Amino acid sequence: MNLPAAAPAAHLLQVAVSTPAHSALGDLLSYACDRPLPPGTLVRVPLGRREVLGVVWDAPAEPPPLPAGMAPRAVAGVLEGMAPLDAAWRRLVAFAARYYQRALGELALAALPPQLRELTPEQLARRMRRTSPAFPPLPQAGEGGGEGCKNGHNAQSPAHPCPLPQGGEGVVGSISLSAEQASAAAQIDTNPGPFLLFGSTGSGKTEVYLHSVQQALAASPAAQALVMVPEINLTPQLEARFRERFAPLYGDAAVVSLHSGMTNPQRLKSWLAAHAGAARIVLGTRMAIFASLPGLRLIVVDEEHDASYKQQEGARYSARDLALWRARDQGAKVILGSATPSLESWHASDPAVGRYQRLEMPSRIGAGALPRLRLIDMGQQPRGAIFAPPLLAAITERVERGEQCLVLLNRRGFAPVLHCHACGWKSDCPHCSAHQVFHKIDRTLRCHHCGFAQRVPRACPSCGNPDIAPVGRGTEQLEEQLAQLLRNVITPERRAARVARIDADTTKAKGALEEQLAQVHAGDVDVLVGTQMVAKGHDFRRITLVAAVQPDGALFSSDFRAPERLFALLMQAAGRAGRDARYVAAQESHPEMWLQTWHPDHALYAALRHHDYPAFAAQQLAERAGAGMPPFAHQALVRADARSQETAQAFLQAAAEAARTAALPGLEQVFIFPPVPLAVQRVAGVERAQMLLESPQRGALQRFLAAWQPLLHAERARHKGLVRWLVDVDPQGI
DNA sequence: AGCACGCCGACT
DNA sequence: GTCGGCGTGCTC
Repeated sequence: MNLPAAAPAAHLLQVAVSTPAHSALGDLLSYACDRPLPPGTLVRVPLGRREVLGVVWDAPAEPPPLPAGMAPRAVAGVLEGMAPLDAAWRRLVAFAARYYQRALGELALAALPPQLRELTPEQLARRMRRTSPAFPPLPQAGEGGGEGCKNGHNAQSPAHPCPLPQGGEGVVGSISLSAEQASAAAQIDTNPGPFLLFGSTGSGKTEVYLHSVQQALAASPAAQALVMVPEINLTPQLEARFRERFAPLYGDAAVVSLHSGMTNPQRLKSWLAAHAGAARIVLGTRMAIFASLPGLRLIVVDEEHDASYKQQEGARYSARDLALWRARDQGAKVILGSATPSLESWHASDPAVGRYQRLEMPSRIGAGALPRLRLIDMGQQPRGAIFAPPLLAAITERVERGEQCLVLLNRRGFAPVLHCHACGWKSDCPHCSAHQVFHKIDRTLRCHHCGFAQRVPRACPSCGNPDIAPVGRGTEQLEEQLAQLLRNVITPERRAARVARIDADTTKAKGALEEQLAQVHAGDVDVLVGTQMVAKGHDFRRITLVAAVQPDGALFSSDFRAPERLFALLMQAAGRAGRDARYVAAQESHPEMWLQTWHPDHALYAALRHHDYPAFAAQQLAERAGAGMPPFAHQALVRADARSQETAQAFLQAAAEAARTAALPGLEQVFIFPPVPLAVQRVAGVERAQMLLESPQRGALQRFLAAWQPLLHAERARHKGLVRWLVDVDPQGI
């Protein structure tokens, strides 16, 4: 189909293609083309025997030498009809690749919607003609000499309702803000940020987001806003809220979503709409941070403390951190919102540090008082009971009054392990250093790490003893026991109490979560048992009691971030209770949060009792400062997976020694810890080890990692049995 | 990462 | 005799 490669190739292009992270290939590959193409153009290029999607990249000042005797191959096709990806997008991708130690091409291609990789130029052209004749590509600000500006600057089309009342004031459709909200909004309107919006659950952060988005969009007809939430589950309700507000102003097409729950065609459509500027508001999960947004004016990162913003495979980027970088780079504002900010953000917004502007909204609007904390000292309770008698009594009482309760336990299944008392056998996973969890509902043992499942044995596989017993509890067991314990409890509607469970097992099917939530909202459920997934973001108006059955685990965890996560989870869970002030008032019952603990005097619970995040954060930050941990130090993790633990550790050890021998730049400010096995040492038959790097200077750590990359790559060949290695910059947990 | 080539076991 | 196992090597 194509002419022989070499002939008229007048122009040499640098193209980013999805080369694997640590392959010997350079970041950019050279291709020939019969005409110049501006950076950001999507092209299809031959690579080995296949043809792949690539992005034309900015040519470096000095052209990189091609391997000897190798002629550049010709570009196979140009995806025309789409404006080139702008310089800001390319800067973001290049920064992320550098910062997270990945190949540029890998990151660039991962940042594009998957379907784009399969489209031929003709298919794309057809799609562009079909879906968006009304939206020509936006003029690209700051883009020297590219094409695509012929349409002039008045890209407003009839299909694109006129956004603005003249003069910018008189905002349509806005709702009146409380004094706190108005004050925060005014700060955001008038200051550059970045902002940390510290608002308790129910303080109405979303209203502030809506206001700020509206302000940002009013600035120009091309202005765009990006709003991120941690989980897919939370996007529908957010989308409804934004659609309701902005569809009347800018049309229905102005609000789009971007998350991995969408089909590939849906994602491509949203992505193209954002790229073309037709979408003014993009709502999404962490992946949305890489959306092409030529008119970006504002980024909102809701629940910014949430660990889901950190990608955990491939390029391990933090969408929250990239949001800050991108906003600064593109001259946009950024709002981080949380009731329990990450300690990093809290520290940065300390007036003495002053990197972010902290905005506080302590009041709960129309959401009643925060729940009272009830700590049950399990040392004082009858042994072995899942539910301490006072908690059971409280749940019973609430259900009898027609109120709902939420019981949290962070463990799926019936019991975390089966045990034979005769010989000591335990239901260990044959492939992992972990127990297989007992799922009573389908009589299986399942490993939560590798997914290996088998039927529950009828007798001990080791000694034949028929009496093997579950040890510990999961949500399944909680559900079963509660149903039993509440079997004689009657609701005001004169029916038996109902217990339901929501966790990853009950919500596997598409739409299952929505259906179950609807049942709770309809009042069909009196007690809801669930894992942390129910604690996040969902509004349960009639829940007046939240109980955490076994929260202690995180108090003494080896992961220094565990207390922070526990505090956030419990605060968030507490926020589920008593959100409807009228309802609570009518019932004359004060919302409560119950914790069953062996450590009732722990400082974390004391802070929780007063809903005092600042006190908790101050205590944690003092500890972190003393121990030289983030945010007072910067970390990276190198992980090695191998057939044997020795190989994994030997590789890491050798890599560390190579770095010392070579006296790599930055090393004098980087401390390399000895390699250790991961907490779950073996998964799916692969042994895993890791090595922590720490530095007081982010820059030193970055310089070191960049220089280290080739040594790691070289070391790999010397270690037979090494499966893979990876670098995790700013790791979430260690 | 793909996708080859490459050299050794049980099957239409 | 081939189909296919996944070990090593290359891709502008």
